[in-house]
Amino acid sequence: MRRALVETESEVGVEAMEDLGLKFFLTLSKSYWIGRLSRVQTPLIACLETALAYRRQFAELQQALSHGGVVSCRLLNRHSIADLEDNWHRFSALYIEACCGDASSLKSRQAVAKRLAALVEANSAHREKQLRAWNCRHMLQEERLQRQAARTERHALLRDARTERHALLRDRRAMGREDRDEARRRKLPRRRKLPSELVQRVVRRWERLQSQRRRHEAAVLQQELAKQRAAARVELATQRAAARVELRRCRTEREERWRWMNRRDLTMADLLGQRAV
DNA sequence: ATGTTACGCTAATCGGAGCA
DNA sequence: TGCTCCGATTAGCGTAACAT
Repeated sequence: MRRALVETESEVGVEAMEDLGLKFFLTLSKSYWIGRLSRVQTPLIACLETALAYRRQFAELQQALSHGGVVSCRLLNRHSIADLEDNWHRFSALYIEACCGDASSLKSRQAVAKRLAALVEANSAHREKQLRAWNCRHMLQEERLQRQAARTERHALLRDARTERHALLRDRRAMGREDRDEARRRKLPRRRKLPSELVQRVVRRWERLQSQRRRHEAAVLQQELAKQRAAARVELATQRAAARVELRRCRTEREERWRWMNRRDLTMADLLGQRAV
């Protein structure tokens, strides 16, 4: 544009360019806030450099929402509501400045702000729908993760139970062996046991029983935790079911609308009536 | 009458999500 | 993994409505 202006001016002369009175404006869209079809336009700007300066500032704001150069779809996946709101507020401030300039009356600034607010308000249903869809998607994702976690947990529990059974068997066999040895010794001519042997034996038994009790307590604790987790799963399943119902509802609504809009006997009156709904 | 603003329609592009 | 659909965005063109 800069080059074109300079070249044209050199062709037709400064005076002719002034007579022409070229002016510039920016058309801005902000579909999450004001809808896909709505756009706001800056007033006409006589100076190209001023228009380009505003263009740069608006582009910088938009850049903040972009990723890899292009503003991605599913804004909600990439930015929090707070981020989007912050970006919108900065956009509004810049747009108001572009419309009214720095030294304009409070009244005209308020008028522009009011116009923007009306556009945002008119698009609230669209934003709500997006939020709902976003919620649904995340609930389903959460559900998948939970199912995966539950599977891993079940496997771990089975493994623990096996280890516990093996340990118990080991202990029982050891105690049985000791009893048999004792019985055999009883048949042999009696040998007086050293007190240290007696103490050692009692200590070994006591330690085995202690470890058994500890394992039992741990198992009870595990069961308790498993119960709590099961309760949490039930709760999640309820939420999940609600999300599925909502998702199905959205889908049916969309399909019905599509069918209605694509049926063979669709008339112009239907179309006009539909638009008014 | 002319200038300005708001808005609609259309086409195209791009990345992500969902699905077979 | 490739295909399709969706949503955000840009851009061009046209025009109704409003302002001066």
